[in-house]
Amino acid sequence: MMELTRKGEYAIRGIVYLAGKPLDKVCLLSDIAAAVDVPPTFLAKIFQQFSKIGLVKSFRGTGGGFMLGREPENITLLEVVEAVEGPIMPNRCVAAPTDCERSGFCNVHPVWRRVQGEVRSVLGGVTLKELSAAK
Amino acid sequence: MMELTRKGEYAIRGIVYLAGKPLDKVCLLSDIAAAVDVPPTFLAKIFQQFSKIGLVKSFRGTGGGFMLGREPENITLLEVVEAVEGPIMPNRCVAAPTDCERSGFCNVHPVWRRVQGEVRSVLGGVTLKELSAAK
DNA sequence: CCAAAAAAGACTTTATATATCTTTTTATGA
DNA sequence: TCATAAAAAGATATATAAAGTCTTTTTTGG
Ligand code: SF4
Ligand code: SF4
Repeated sequence: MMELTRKGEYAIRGIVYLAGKPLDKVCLLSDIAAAVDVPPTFLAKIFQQFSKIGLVKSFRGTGGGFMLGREPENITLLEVVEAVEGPIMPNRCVAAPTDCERSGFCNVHPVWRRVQGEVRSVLGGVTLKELSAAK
Repeated sequence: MMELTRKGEYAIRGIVYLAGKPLDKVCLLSDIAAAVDVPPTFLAKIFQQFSKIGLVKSFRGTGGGFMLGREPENITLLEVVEAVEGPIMPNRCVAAPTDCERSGFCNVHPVWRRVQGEVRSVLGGVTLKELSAAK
């Protein structure tokens, strides 16, 4: 339970790398993948998703590549993680309480809602700017 | 990411049911499974695990069944979840930082440690006694 | 038009989740 | 002591999701 997938891990590595570059710098996928040690074909898929929702901008053809879609101080880790993993969802009843007919009298249900809230709060409090900053 | 498995969900349902019974009452697996709407064979596997670590006590043969291993106010949801799902681990580097050679300079790493801490804190703050109490 | 690069889609492989079934062991009590 | 009840143990099956690769297509700059 509760474990980030490789896809999620790779996504974060890739987008944090972009966040560390100037906003107008176009980066080659192959360079990014090599720098953050991720299979290039896999990262390609991830960035395609990100491109659709504007998290990154992509440019095709010669001289093409990727750059961050917005200022890194305006993108939270929560946004990145949910984009690639789906909503933070400790238990399915958090999304769809009606799916479980026990949710009406279940004392566990609210606990999962709290867990969701805490996780979202931590991830939502961290921006790509902070993550890309050198220590 | 972050989703409890059926096994985890079933485990909680089963043990919370036990927590709602007197500590000396032996419950039939088939009764528990029916009451909490879980496949009996699956619940059997889960309770076998729990029995080994003392979370529940089991009795074989005629008149056998299960009861809670300790007072419900001394068992936290965290203990139950970790028993069945393994340690709360938002990212693998939290368990084994040395596995990732980036952990030395990674700014994301400490975020996952915070997530782990928050989740453990929420789950650790809830006992089976509270969960079994009628609303 | 050519070459570079991302987009899109199909496909493979591997691992994990979700069970079920059969056999064995243990305990009770008639 | 024998029949029966019940859990333990182990094997097996199926489905789903994760992880990764490959091929073809589209876009763009020069
Ligand atoms: S029993 Fe409670 S915790 Fe489990 S799925 Fe239903 S509402 Fe959620
Ligand atoms: S890159 Fe950072 S967050 Fe990702 S696994 Fe390594 S240490 Fe953990």
